[in-house]
Amino acid sequence: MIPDRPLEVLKAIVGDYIASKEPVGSKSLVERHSFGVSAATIRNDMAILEEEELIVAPHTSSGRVPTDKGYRMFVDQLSEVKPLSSAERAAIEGFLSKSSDLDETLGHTARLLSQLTNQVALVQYPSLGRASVRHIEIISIDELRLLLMLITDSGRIQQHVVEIPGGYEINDVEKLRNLLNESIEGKPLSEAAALIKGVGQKATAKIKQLSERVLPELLLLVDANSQEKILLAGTSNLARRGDDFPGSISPVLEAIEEQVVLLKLISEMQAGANAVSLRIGRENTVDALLSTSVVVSGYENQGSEIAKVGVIGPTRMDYSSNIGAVLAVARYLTKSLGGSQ
Amino acid sequence: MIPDRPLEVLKAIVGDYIASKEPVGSKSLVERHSFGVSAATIRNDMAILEEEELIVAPHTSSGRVPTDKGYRMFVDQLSEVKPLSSAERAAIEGFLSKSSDLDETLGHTARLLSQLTNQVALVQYPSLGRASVRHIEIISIDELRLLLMLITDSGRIQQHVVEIPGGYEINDVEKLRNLLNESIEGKPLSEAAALIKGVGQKATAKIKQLSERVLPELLLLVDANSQEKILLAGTSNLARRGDDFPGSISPVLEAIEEQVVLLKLISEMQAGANAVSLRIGRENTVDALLSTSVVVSGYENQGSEIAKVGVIGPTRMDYSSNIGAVLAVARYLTKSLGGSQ
DNA sequence: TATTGGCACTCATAACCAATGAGTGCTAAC
DNA sequence: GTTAGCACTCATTGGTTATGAGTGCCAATA
Repeated sequence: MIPDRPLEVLKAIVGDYIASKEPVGSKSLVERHSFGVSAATIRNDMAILEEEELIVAPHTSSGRVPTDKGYRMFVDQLSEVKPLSSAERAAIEGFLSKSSDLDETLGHTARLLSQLTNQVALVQYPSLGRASVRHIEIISIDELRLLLMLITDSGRIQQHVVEIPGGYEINDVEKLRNLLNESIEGKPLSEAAALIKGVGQKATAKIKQLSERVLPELLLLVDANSQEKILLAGTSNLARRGDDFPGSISPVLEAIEEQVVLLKLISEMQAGANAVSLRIGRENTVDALLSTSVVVSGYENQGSEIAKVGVIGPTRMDYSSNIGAVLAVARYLTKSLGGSQ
Repeated sequence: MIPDRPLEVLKAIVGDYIASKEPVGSKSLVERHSFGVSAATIRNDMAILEEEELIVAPHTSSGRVPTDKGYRMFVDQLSEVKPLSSAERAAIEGFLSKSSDLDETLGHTARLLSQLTNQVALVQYPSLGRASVRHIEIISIDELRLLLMLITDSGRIQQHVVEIPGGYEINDVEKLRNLLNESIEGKPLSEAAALIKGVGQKATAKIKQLSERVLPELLLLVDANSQEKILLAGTSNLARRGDDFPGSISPVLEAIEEQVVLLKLISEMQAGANAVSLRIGRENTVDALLSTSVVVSGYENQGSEIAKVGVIGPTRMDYSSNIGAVLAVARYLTKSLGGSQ
């Protein structure tokens, strides 16, 4: 359908536009690239691209700018993933090897990725959906309160303080804990709710009162929905790119800070390990983000669970590099968390 | 030294400037306030204020703007803390009562405060410095790894995965855990390091190998410095106030995101519960923050520990309201965490 | 048929200029 | 100590005019 040279021209336009932040015209194109044809010919090619809605002219007589569709074609067919430099790879390795705690690892990852790409980085906590229960712990705080802890094999810990109005006996707590762990330890979270209720049935009269306070709270902890969480880093990178956004960046920042929105967005994006998924501009369902692009990849955490890591920035971003960085970081993250592959 | 009316004029200037974002002149001043004197007289007063460096004129012939020193005088001597509306108080109460988990509570607090003030809110995690150890837990992950947990009475949980190259026996783990808890549970963190080393001495040959792997990691968890942490919310509020900053907001955002900088800053600020401390403009030692003001108050967490909560925004902020909001939120936070008072 | 040089046209941007007006400092009178 | 009056400053606004990068189109060329 579209001949070769026009596509090359599109590639050049995207490249130049990303570099210069200025709409690019036919003349500067022939100067910077050796197409072996004249500017007029390039103009004809550009007419084709415009026809296909791959580029537009901001105003009648000015250079062209890629459309979302243009970027899409660029990443899908014209660009290649740019591998990281060995220095960058070394940085990742050094950075991630330092932390063995999940919180710490994810925090480091977010910072690292934002520095690598100069974009806002996001890291989704491993969803509890497919995780299983490693351990349930109940710890005495004082006469009236217990600390409830749910530890999953993804390394994530949920905690909740629960009040026992009438007080409790330490033996009962022990008993309840053992009961819980016996029936739930090692089981997938998806089954946990049912199992917890089962424990409620089995509970002897003695610990009935206690379990009636504790189990509902435990159910809350299990509820996977409330557990979704995203880490952000490098928000200031957005501000630095302020001119890339029409109007103000503040709605963009708002949308990003609104975890629910971001979670919905990235949950719609299918990306396994070793693969990226991206949304360009209007492909994002969120209004505030229609001049941003999102690049995510999946990472694995101890087996089959998957969560996402990526960056978000203006549509005019360096896709090749960013995709490379996201892929690499996701890969190292998987490795450092002991995922498969 | 400075007579009364000029001070009233300063108060009016600060008020008007905060409201209008425009330098305020003598004429508009007499219009909006009933000083009972003419504009010329006000001009004379303004000359005094300028002499004292409490206000400046951005350019030769324009209204005046408060200096940092002017704001300082305003908050110290002229303004009164504006109490929250009952609706706002209800909002706080409703918001904070919902969460009993420390992470959740602090997260909610940050969001709440940022919404209340329309500024960037910050919440410091209770420093582990004065906390004491509630419990030490060691949980088996797999044949070669253990999950180490340190739970403080501030409700904070530190965790770390530790590898045991040669594997371990579950009985030994049990033994070590009991040993640790017997000697450390309830003790202040400041003594924990010494006590942990003591356990190392007492350890029998059988669990020697295990303890040699575990105890150093535990020491790391205890190290209070690495535990300092700050939560931010409402970064987009800064962006919305973009015009309040000379040049770009991005260095400001950068500085704020740099936890170390922020921590240093607020640690220099002395603020007990029920009191605020504030830094205005150049009073901040951090370059990037010299056109911002920081308002913090202390909150207490289950007794004597103290950490800070506050907001950061442009020097031109509504001090009365923000101080009121910070104070109120700190108070509710203390209450909701079961601190004294 | 694809390419090219030429040319008239468009339009954002910058530069210059004058008018406006809010605000000042100063002085002399009250 | 206060005030009215006045000359002066200077950011802001609006209008007018180059400037120039870039375009679309056409006729000529390979």
